[in-house]
Amino acid sequence: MATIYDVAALAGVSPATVSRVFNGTRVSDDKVAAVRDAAEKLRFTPNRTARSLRTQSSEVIALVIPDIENPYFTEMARGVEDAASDAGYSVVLCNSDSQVEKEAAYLRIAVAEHMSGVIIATADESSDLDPILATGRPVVAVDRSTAYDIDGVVMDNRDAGRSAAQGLWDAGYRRIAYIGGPEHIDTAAERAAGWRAAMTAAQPDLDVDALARFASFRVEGGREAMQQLLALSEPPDAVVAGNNLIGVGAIQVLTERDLTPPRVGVAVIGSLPFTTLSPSAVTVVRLPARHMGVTAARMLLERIGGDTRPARTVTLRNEIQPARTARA
Amino acid sequence: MATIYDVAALAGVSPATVSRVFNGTRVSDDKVAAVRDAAEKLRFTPNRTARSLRTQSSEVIALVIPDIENPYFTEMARGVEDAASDAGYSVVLCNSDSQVEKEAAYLRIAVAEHMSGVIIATADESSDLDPILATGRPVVAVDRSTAYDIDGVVMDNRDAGRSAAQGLWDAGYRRIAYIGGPEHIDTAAERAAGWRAAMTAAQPDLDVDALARFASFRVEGGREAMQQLLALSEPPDAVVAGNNLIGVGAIQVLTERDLTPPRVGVAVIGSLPFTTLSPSAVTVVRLPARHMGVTAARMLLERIGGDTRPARTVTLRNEIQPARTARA
DNA sequence: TTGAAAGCGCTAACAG
DNA sequence: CTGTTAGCGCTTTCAA
Repeated sequence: MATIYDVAALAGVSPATVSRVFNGTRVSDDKVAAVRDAAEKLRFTPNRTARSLRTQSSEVIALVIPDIENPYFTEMARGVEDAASDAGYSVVLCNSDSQVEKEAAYLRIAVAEHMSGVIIATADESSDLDPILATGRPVVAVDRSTAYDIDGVVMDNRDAGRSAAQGLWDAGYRRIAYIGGPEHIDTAAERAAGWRAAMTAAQPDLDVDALARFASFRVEGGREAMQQLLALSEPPDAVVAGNNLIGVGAIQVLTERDLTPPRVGVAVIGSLPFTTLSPSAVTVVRLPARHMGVTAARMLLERIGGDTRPARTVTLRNEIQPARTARA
Repeated sequence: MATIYDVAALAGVSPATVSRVFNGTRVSDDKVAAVRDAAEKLRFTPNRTARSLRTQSSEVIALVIPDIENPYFTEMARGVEDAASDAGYSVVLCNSDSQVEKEAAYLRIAVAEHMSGVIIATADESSDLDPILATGRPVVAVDRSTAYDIDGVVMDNRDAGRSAAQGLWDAGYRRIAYIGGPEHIDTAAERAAGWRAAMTAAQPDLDVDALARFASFRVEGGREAMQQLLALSEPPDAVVAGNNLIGVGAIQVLTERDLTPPRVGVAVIGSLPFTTLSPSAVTVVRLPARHMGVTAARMLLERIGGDTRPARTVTLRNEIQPARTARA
């Protein structure tokens, strides 16, 4: 691999000038041309590692997410990637698998590799960001908020829960159950609170707790909870799913029992990109996953650029997409 | 951040000794202890950038895939990640979006960042690996084979196509159509060939070409092709989908027209992780995505470790999962 | 076994 | 505007 010294020699200038040409500092036109020529000839690519070592930074950011196989997070990743690569940054995708230890390991790597910042959807409320924050690196929280004083991009989870319940209510359903993610994850708790608020407002007498189930944010979690709900002496006539995967699990169980929506109403918080269901049968609260990714990346890049304003949290809007079919 | 000099000073040894301790070279026990102590106290983390610059390598590999939003590739990524992180490597996920230019840009970054190797599912048969191969870095092709003399991990695509068609035939379907990805992508062509072989063997008189459609490897591609097939004067009674997303699109269209499988038979090459369909209604040829990822990562790591045997291509087996329901 | 010292390729003062 | 020079933090001969 050619270095700036090779280029400098061929172009008849100093290495510093070559560096300047590649970093946009003012250099006379003829030298710029000479350097570009020489670089071309030698197929010179600046060595980012050396640059990193010298500048103590690198054009790489880490995106830490709990589940790379969840389309919600890959859509978000897509947004981060697009915004970052527009700015010349690359993104290292780190899958924490919802484990705090794996997450910590990735954050250590981010530091050791001089990455310039981190976007993280925390695994848990016990996630420890102190070590990375101690290095002074900017960190932006996405999806889930944290107890740290850092930038965040979230959505209105309570509203999502409320909208989902309301959508089913408007379609004529009454015993609307809820299957959510782990209660200790704030987004899950908020969504449940939204559903609960909608239900108690509409039917003060309803025993809402009997209709709530908390599972993992996975297909299997949705399946189990749905089975439990159907086994109740008074089963629900509809259900709000706390995320996309839970929704898939719930719908699978309903389909297996010939209760395919709209026979039992279903509202899902999150999109179902690969569902084979007729899209009109299910109410979907679309979450701004891609948009969150883009926003988080932009905020992070601003911080990397030196922005020192106080931390802010941006709340993105959701978009409800009601089922076109009413109660069967 | 503490450096090896700080650690050396505190431990009363030379920086070289600190380096040796962290790299496993023989150092007397007492010095090892002193160094570990000092490192602990200073919360020392070796600076990977400096290490990289010195050694001309880094414990990072790039995984370049055409579509990060396709669960097939994320499953593969998962496999790569697991195998790589076991070996202390991190993975940079690069989404080429099926564009050769984006792909080339990522390969350039891989070089500039001194990454030690690349696993790539090429965007296209025109993908240019010459620049990266010229640097001497190991490259492993996954999913799709290439014209280069490099390691590869693929599956038996022809067999997949054949199995899918056979599964439908066994279930009693006869006019079995095919919707595949772009014909110029070898995996797509092979799968089509497998289907074609099965069909002509079973029904020599059938005009198979009338029943074949080539689309993009996306949901929309599957939708359009399915609509075309249904518009034929003699529409098919079953269809083989060339990948998971095409399958989703095809099933969506069938569902909208009240032809949900098994009314029209469907066999999908690739898993449908988030389908809400009763799993027994569709024949699925499960592809070893995760396994491919793990295998590719292991091969790459061996090459990085200095393996210089001739390039080999590993072909992984598929697993067919027939629909439990026969023709309606 | 250990230390001294050179240098990986680049950038950023500092002079000129 | 341009060149000289001193490192960034680490590894790795080469001597001791």
